[in-house]
Amino acid sequence: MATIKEVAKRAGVSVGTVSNVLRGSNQVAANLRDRVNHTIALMDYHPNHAARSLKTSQTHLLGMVISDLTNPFFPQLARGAEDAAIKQGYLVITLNSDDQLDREKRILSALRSRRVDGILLVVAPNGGHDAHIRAVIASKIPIVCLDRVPEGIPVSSVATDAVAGTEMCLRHLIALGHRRIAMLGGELELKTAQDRLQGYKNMLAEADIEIEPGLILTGDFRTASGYLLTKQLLLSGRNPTAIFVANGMMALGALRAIKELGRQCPGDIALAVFDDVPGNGSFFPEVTAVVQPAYQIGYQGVELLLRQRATGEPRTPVQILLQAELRIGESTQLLRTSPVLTR
Amino acid sequence: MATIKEVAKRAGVSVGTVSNVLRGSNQVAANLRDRVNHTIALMDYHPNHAARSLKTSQTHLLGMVISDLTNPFFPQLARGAEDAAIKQGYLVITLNSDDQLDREKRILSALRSRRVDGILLVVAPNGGHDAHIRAVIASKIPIVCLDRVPEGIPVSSVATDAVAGTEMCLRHLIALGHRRIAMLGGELELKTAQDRLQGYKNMLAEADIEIEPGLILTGDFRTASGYLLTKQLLLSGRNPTAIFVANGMMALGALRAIKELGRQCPGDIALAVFDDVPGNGSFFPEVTAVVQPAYQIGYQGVELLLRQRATGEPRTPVQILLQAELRIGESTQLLRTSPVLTR
DNA sequence: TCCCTAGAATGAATCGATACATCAGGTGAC
DNA sequence: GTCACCTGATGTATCGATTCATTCTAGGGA
Repeated sequence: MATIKEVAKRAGVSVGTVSNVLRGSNQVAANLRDRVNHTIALMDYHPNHAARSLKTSQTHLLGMVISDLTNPFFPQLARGAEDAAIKQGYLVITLNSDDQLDREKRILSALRSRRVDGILLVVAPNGGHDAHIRAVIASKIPIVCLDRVPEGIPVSSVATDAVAGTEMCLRHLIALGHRRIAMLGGELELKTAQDRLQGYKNMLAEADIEIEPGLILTGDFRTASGYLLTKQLLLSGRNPTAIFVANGMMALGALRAIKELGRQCPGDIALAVFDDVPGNGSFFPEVTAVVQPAYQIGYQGVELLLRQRATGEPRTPVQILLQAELRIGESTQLLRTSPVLTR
Repeated sequence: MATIKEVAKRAGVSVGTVSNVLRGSNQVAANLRDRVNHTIALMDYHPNHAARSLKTSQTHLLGMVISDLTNPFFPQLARGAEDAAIKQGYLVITLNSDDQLDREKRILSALRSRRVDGILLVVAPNGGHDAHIRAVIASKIPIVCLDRVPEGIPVSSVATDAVAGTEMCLRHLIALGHRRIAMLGGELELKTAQDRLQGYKNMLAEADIEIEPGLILTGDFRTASGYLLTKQLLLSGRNPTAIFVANGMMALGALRAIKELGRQCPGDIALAVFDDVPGNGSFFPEVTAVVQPAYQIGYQGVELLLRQRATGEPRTPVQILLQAELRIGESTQLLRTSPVLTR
């Protein structure tokens, strides 16, 4: 592949001049500029980014660590990040940690070797083992956490206001007359899971509903756990009239379990979810969901990251909380008149 | 960030020795190796990948151009590619073209500047404007096309056998007694769309069913077009008893349209899809779908790419066709006894 | 005519790693 | 004791772009 030296020779100018043309410097006469540009097109020259990076110590690369791309929350996040990055001349390299700590470590190490200009991180549950994240911060690489806000680490973040979102959803269920509302949560190591549980407890308390520990089940945000917990719940004899599920993947499992047990949703049991559900709106029932601004989280995450990079490390990390939207579907609509709910 | 020179000085050895330790050369005495490794850990040293790339002219980076990550076919493909790449020490940088030709061009140009070691490409419809792809081939960058096999370009590819998959699905519909089967296709510029249409025509011919042009509608593989075409179809008075939809996104639109018009699926109309549908299996109805080995396409694409890279450009491109699987759901199950179908 | 200056073009040092030629030092054979 | 040999460590040229100090050129003013 052609180098800047070859282009310079062919165009009959110095490498410095070619470089000036590339950088759009106005210190180049128009005729030379045209000649150089013509030669570049002719030779199909593409500047070697590695060489440029080495010299300028900027890669114009961002690293993004997510949990799993096949959870549809993340593609949207990734698109937001990509769009914001490209707008400012950056590319994003996305890697899946599958919520495994050792994968996260290896990925961060690889990204540091690549000298990415910044890192967007959806942290994996780590049980307090966050030295690798602190090492990133110590090395002055700008980092912004997305979706999940890690505790005890001074780092900027962009996330959904999960407490408020959950409260909004529970308020809806309670207004419909539900009092026996089960909760399928995620791993409580994650702040997002804690927040959703907190919102749930807040609203039950506000409505004077006693919290029944047996109605609170904890999973891991994956479809399989939603399925298992729902079966367990429905066969437990605790008879909830509604289930609040902590994310979309678990909701898929919950729906499948309800279907398999021959129960009707919303006829027998109402369902509401934090997070959107894949395919929602095209099937029956459309599920009532707290829809997160996933694209915005990615987009604003990149903007925050690049802003921090431009202005140097900020003294105090910034926490951005975005509001979710409650989209009411069929899965909670028919229950106002359900006899089960009469007190 | 620390450099190899600083590590060398601190460890009291030459840079060459540090480099040898990094590369795992056995030309280093054990005591020195340990000392160097200790220093590396101590200084949290991460080799500068740009410098390494510059010298070795290998980036260990692959570029992947897909159409849209929010179509759930692509995350699976991306995961497959990522897993295969990481196994061989490569990272993948994924970019969305949104099926727009100018975006595809810009992306390919950026990837060439990054000196990626290979490119995985899901081509956008281009109406014959493929000079930018030929330029990649001419520049000796290994390239493998995924999912969509471009015509008239000598390039390797990994894709689903769409004709066979479609035939399998249509055979199922016909066996259920359907004869008025509508087809919602994708843009016919794409080989994938052509193949699916071809499979449809093949099976109708085989079953001696006359092809009715009014039952063949052409969209663009997006949800909105599935929605609009289905409404158009159902209000056209052509009374199909089944619809075959060419991809999952369009199927979501089709389902929504059926629902909005108050029709029952499968009661009033059967539905079968090429490609999986988001959320399928958790809602009603579970849709009969030709499920593509998306993960495998990505995985094998990377393997093929790296194999070609290792052995030098192959003289003749390789075309790999993977078989799809027919997963029968409720959307086509109840029709055997439907009165509409009696001849 | 000559000098000065501003603007335009040049060219070499540099970024951080690799890889190879070179060198040092120890060992064994004669 | 000398020399050849081998292993292990070293030093440096190199990759391709940037950047800035330097050089060149042309034109205007005295």
